Amino acid sequence: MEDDFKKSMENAAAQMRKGVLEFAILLVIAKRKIYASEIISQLKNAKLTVVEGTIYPLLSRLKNSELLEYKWEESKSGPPRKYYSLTAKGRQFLKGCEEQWKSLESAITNLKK
Amino acid sequence: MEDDFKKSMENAAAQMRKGVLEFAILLVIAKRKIYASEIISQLKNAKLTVVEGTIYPLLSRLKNSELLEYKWEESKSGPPRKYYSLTAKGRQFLKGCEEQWKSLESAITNLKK
DNA sequence: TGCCACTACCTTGCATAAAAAGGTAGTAGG
DNA sequence: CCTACTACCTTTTTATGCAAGGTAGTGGCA
Repeated sequence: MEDDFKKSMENAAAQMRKGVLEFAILLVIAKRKIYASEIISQLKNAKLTVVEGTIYPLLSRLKNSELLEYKWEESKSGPPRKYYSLTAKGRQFLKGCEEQWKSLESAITNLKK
Repeated sequence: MEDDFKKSMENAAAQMRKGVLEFAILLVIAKRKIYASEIISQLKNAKLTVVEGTIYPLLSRLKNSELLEYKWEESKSGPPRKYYSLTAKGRQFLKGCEEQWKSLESAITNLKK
């Protein structure tokens, strides 16, 4: 059935997105301090949909690994926000991710030949 | 500990590789009919390590989804081999993957700005 | 002829991690 | 004061990659 195909396709796409999720989040945080809900909407704009149940545990993991740190800040409207930023270790980690990414890109390019 | 960092890094790299595994396998098969052990060594050459426990179930899944088909062939030395190739559906699927991949590449590029 | 090494297949069980769903709490506005 | 909204977080389910272990056919060689 036609429908199976779409499902597999969507699955493969999701698979790829997962792979770079952590990398993408670090990239976003690297630009400026930012809080979870904002990360979600930025990634959605970039066509990388993430949901809350995914991002909160992930941010916690990154924080526990000391790649991220956060600071509570009041909001003018609504509850306070946890603003995340990269630690020194986090910046180093991000560099490593960029290399991995490059190497992945060239691996795929080579496989096409 | 320094060691944690390496572990996280290796993990992130593995994560990325996973994301494109299916895609990479399809790319390899697209070039010519090929059997599992050979796929493993080709991917290893391309710096995308995969192990048997990963690839056999994956190939089965792809075959069940009718993206792949196989044909047994005798070998001059050793046991017979299952040579995989893409079905028409598989070729279409691969096209979809290539688009996904392009879109992922541009998403990451955009996030860097 | 009997045994060992090799290649190629495949399965089972465990660990990780994403996603769906549901839950808490503070604030603003009517 | 109560409803809507934002932002946080947790629990449960499901998928899947990987380590480990297992089968079987072939060829070499002692």
